[in-house]
Amino acid sequence: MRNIPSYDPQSLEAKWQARWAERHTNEPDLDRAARPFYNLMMFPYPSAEGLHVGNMFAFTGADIYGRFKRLQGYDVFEPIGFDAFGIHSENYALQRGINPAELIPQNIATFRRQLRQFGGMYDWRHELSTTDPAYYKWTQWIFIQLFKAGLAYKKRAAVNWCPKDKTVLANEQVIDGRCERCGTAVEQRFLDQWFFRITQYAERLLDNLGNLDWSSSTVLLQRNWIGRSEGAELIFETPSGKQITVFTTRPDTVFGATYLVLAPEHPFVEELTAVEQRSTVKTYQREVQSKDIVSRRVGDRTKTGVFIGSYARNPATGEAIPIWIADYVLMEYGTGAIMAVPAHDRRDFEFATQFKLPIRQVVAVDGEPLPSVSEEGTLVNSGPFDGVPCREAAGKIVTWLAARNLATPRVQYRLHDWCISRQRYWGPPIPIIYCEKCGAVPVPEKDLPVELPLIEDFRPDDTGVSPLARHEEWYFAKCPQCGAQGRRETDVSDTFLDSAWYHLRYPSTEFPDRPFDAARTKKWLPVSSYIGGNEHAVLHLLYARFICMVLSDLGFVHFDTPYPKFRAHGLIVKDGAKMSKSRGNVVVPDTYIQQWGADTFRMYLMFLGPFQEGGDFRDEGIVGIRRFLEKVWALVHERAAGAGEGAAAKGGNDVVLQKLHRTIRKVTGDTEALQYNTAIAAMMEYVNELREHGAGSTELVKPLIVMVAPYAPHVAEELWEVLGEKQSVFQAHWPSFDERLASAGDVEIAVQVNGKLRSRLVVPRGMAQDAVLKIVLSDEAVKKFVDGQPLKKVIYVQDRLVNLVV
RNA sequence: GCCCGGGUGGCGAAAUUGGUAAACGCAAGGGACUUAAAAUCCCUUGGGGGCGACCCCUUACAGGUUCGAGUCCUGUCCCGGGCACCA
Repeated sequence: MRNIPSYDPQSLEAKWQARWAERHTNEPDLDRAARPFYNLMMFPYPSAEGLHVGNMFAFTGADIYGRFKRLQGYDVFEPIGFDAFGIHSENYALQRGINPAELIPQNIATFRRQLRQFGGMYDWRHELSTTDPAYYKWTQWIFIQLFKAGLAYKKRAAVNWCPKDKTVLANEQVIDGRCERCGTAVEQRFLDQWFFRITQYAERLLDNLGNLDWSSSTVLLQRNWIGRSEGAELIFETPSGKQITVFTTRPDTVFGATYLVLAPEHPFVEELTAVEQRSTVKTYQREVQSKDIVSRRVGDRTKTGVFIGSYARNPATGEAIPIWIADYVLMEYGTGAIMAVPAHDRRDFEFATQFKLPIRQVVAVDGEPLPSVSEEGTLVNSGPFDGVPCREAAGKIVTWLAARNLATPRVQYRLHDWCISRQRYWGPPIPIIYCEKCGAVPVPEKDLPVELPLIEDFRPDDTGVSPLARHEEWYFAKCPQCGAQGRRETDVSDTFLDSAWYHLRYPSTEFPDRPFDAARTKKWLPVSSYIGGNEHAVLHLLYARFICMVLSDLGFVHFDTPYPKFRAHGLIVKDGAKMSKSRGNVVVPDTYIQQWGADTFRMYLMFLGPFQEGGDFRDEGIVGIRRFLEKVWALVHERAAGAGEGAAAKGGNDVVLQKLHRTIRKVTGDTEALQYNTAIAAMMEYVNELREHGAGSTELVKPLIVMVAPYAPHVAEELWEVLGEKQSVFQAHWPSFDERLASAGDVEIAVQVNGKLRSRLVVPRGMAQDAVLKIVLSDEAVKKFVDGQPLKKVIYVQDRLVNLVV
């Protein structure tokens, strides 16, 4: 046995990372690329803990895909950046007592080092950070475009307020009534807030989902989030002539509406309250307002409410029904008022039972007790509509009431407008100046960016006003319209606005005078492949689609979908729980990379299980991948040293060649589908085959190195060089397979009698039924079970099995 | 409560979408090499029965469809995720 150099990942990986940088290997020509492929992965938030295994799992999966596409001949642009604004960073800075402007660059430096070390194919010329004024200038510009288009507006609203982070949260950031970041119970506050009119796009955002090549789980999450309900608005009139509009998905049950419930904040409440009920109503309203959102929505759901002392007419029955207010009716959904049908709605039933309100059954369903909510029944106690099936009745009743202008068909969405204000420091200031005379005036484009000043006391307080308001030199500004003394908007915008357009910036980072260059955008967008976590299914991914639609409508981009293809990767957890610093279960990749090398660790993470499913992190099997790479290493070096040439004598070349082509077929398909675990298994099988038969020619090894390259890029480069190649392995072509060779050779097929496995048979692939049957029938084991009986049926599946039914 | 996933050896997992269940890897046991260890290589490894070529059982559980079911259908039980007084 000849000496071969030992595999030393540390020096080898450093060597190739340096060479990639020197030779600009990962920097496509963005202007002249012939086959542009924009490979995007969700950019990280640069936490102080550095990159954890979960990040690395995601980035590796995306990087493999990019490298694979590159080997298939695409000009792959794989950028990376940092989503560095936001509460998370700011809180950490507060805790450390250091300004985030100082702290974040340190975190980014750590991330940069780690991202280089793991071997991502990043084009570092186009790195970006959302905290860079050259970036957020354009985030502010986008805000102004929405403002000008009437899609950004300010209103006083009940908002989610986190008392610990001292800021407003979007609905999407409230999980089980608690702050997504810190877990504190969220309170209800009334503040002036900036909103984006995403609800105006609800229908398009929903319809558009059908055109996307996205992971189905992500589509489903978004569909549920947008929450479309079909129904009708019905009008209940009071004796004073006030029209109360309710939204219902079950207009067919209107004959069973025995009372109305308004949200306590409903604007009609004051006017409709009878004199003798005023103090009761006021007390109840105050009670509800002081409740935090957790107990109103999540906690104890015992029904509360009060009768306001007046009545409205049921449009179907004409009878006067009492009006109540109760906090189970929400002002934010529908019209803030409902018709209560206690016989057929669980909540109304509870309420009616508690307050002894009448319950009238109007739907009869066989065998179902009250309160049945089924739409399968037929109407009863419903005047002219008795006996009509529910589904049919809904439309008929709406038409009947519409004739008297008491009903309108209506589609309702669960989606709310996007609240983008944050009363915090660490974000892009919202570029608005308030003027006594002119009102809210956008900062002119030439004055952008409105830079975030470096201030000492960035600590938020309980006032609901951003710390920026405490800085007069920044706070006061001239009105851009009339020149009078004005004051700046002190809120900053939500981080999700930063990340809603970053894919547009990457190809255009070198242009200071435009958010995205027209030619570059035309060439590279929309994104070819996007990979990220499903935790962003309803946040980032929805906002990015919305912003893209707006920019498209305003004529700034030529497409309305930023990510036509998206794949959600699975989550890597530790001991069944999400990795987090507070749980103390964060696994840091650095130690593994030091011990095993980036190649082994990358491949190991991909071999753990299906990329799109994720799983529990453990490190027991990592040595298996190392052994695999060592075997490939040895194969190449032996070949390069001239050994193994005599292997053809073992007569395995044909078999190996056929296996090679099957392997190429398998690895190509699996890599394209992000089924990296099975692709790796196929390569292992091939290596085992090579070792068993002894590969004669380097032609049997070269395609293997190319297939390994996306997974373990450093060692692949090294071995490619050992094989005498002068250029990077990423200049090579992904191997193609010959279907004839892939389906040549022998296979073992199963022989069943009456569906039970009785024998196995080795035959050439593609053998005809007759020929197989002939062999099978002479098989002793089979004869025994057929036992001379006539064959009733023969089932033959080529290359798989034959089943004799007797 | 509603909507999605998922339940396969000691472990991570495969299974051409209805066709040989457990590929690939880890761990374990046995052997070779070695003064020894590590590394490496070879063999065994779902359960049960038989001296034996072989036979029976096995994909959470109970049924069903089919020549044939991990895969499809019905019901049940667990685990994970999303939504949730959304009218």
